[in-house]
Amino acid sequence: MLNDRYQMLFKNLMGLYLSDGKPVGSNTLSKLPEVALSSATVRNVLADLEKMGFLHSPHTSAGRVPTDKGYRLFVDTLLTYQEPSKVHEQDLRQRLSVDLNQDRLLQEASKLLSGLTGMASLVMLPPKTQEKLQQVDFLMLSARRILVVLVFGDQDVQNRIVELDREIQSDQLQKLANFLNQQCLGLSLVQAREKLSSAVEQNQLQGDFPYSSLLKSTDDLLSRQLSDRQSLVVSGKTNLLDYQEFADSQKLKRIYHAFNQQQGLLELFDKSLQAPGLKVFIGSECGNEVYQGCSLITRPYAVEDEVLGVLGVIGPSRMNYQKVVPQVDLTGKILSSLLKK
Amino acid sequence: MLNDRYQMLFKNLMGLYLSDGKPVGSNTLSKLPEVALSSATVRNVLADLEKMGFLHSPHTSAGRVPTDKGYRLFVDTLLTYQEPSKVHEQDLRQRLSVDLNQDRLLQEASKLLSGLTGMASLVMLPPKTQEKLQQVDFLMLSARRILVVLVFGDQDVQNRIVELDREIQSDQLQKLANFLNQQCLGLSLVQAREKLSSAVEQNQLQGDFPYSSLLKSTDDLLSRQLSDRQSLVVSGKTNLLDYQEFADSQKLKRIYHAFNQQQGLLELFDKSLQAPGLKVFIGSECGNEVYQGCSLITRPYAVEDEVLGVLGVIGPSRMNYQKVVPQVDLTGKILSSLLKK
DNA sequence: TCTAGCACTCCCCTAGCACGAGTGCTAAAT
DNA sequence: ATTTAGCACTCGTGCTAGGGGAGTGCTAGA
Repeated sequence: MLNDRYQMLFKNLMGLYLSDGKPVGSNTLSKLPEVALSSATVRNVLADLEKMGFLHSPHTSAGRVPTDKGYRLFVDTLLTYQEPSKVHEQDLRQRLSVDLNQDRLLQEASKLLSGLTGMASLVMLPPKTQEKLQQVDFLMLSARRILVVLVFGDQDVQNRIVELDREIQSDQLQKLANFLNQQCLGLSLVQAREKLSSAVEQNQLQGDFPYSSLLKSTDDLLSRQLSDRQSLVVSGKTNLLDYQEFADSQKLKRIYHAFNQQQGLLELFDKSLQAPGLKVFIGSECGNEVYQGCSLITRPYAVEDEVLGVLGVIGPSRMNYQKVVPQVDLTGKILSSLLKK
Repeated sequence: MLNDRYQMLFKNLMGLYLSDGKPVGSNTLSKLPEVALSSATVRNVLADLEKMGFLHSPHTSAGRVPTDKGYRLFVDTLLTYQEPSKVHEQDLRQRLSVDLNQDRLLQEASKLLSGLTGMASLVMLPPKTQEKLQQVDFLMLSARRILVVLVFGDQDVQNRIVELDREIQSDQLQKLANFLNQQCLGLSLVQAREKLSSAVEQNQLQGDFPYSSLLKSTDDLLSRQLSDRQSLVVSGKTNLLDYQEFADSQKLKRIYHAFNQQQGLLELFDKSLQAPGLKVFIGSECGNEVYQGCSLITRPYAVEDEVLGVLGVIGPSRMNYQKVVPQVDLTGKILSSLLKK
């Protein structure tokens, strides 16, 4: 669609712009050895590229800057990636080979990625709605203090200590645990909650001792598992302070606020969840005007072909895609392989 | 030490400066109804106050600004506080009356405080070194998957799922749990770890089944409880973006970095831990030059006269002490009363 | 002891100007 | 038919000069 010369010039312009951040003019380009054209010729090309919507002049005498569409072109067709070295891969893999539960591991990966790229990194944690309740247990700490333990997935446990208002016998406790396990085992969290409340209503559990606070805690823990966690975790927010794109602290604050709200980003991550492979969202493609001038790179992670979630980085559109894209990809790959176990 | 008129003028100057942030000149002051002095007289006083080190002129014709020493004077002897309303107190108390474990409650209080004050809020969590191990339990999820549970304080539980490389019988598991409870119960975390490792060395536990990975996990959990948590938790960092004192993003980044390192702050919190009541650290008193222009307000929180930790806020020295100080105090008070239970 | 007056200093804003970088257009050269 | 050289033009930037304003210290008089 784009003539060789046009591509070549555009690519060179992007290179200069990405490294300097200043608008690039025809003179600068024509002086490059690989260009070998007069500035006048370059000007004609640049004017065309501007008409096509790939470039933009901040003002009459200020050289050109890529538009979002220009970035899109660059990322889609002109960009070549640097494969990260094996050593680097080994290093990453080792840093993530810590014995952590799933959520912690994901957060660790996010931190690592933000450090690597010097930008903010995001992880969408796997949704827990489909998770099955595996086991309910009551541990007797004393006659009145009971530890309620709920086991869900692989490394996923919720617990809480309950103070009863009168004493309870260990066999009563056992009976309750047995009952709950019988009723709720293998149910999804939502189902388990329904079962629980219907059991209470039908008075199947009305005894002469305080089941109720135990049941309430069980229910609380189920609901906490369902809701009380951010599905989107952000690390390295402070890295964004380094870019003059975000020098305006009000703009930065809006971005941080948008991170907290999660709105908008979740949809993008969902898109990325559907399609395999790496995705780049540029500026307006991020769907929210606060992300103007930002790009988001996402990649799903999976365990044995089942996609669990998405991780990614966000930073100024003027970023080193050549380096960052492979880093995101690699981190996602390593993460997927480590989650396998 | 300071003449009435001097005090009066200084206090008025502080009031104007705190609300406007601009250097205050003799004219502005002399026009205040409560001053009723000519600008020339005011000038003489200001010149004296400057010689004494309470004020400072940014440049020849720019009015005066308080020095750290000036802030100190203001906070120590001139400041009168606005008591927060009962309604407000009720509101706060209610927001914190959620059923959470101790650490979570403290973090919640910190969040609340940062929202209230519009600055960053810090909490020093109670140290866990003195905590006693209350109970060790192994829950059998399947013949090879064991949930290791360690119970510490009131609402403090650590757990992890361990995959064994061969099957284990429930009575073996029971035996191990009994042994550990016998040996380690009521010991401090450090002592418990020692006991554990010596038991392993003395081969008291060498059986024909895989105790070792269970013991290793137990030890891991103990050490995690000891170390793997930030003793200083910060919330509302982004609030600081609103102050032009922190418009320089590099300065802000250094501050955030200092938050992460915790160095310096911990010492101050320790000081506050020793002495009862509220403390204000101003500028250079914060001990680290990155906190230049910042003030830190701290207050210990306690349970039944036993001081557990400290909470506080940090923001620009030019803050509304009249409002913020009582807020910190109140939050600490409420926190202390809620932790009682 | 206070105050009015005055000379002085320094910041800040604006206008003006020259300069440089970059542009579009046109006409000549290849 | 391209490419290039040349030219007029635009616009941001940096520098300088100058006026206005806010504030000061000092002095002399009330």
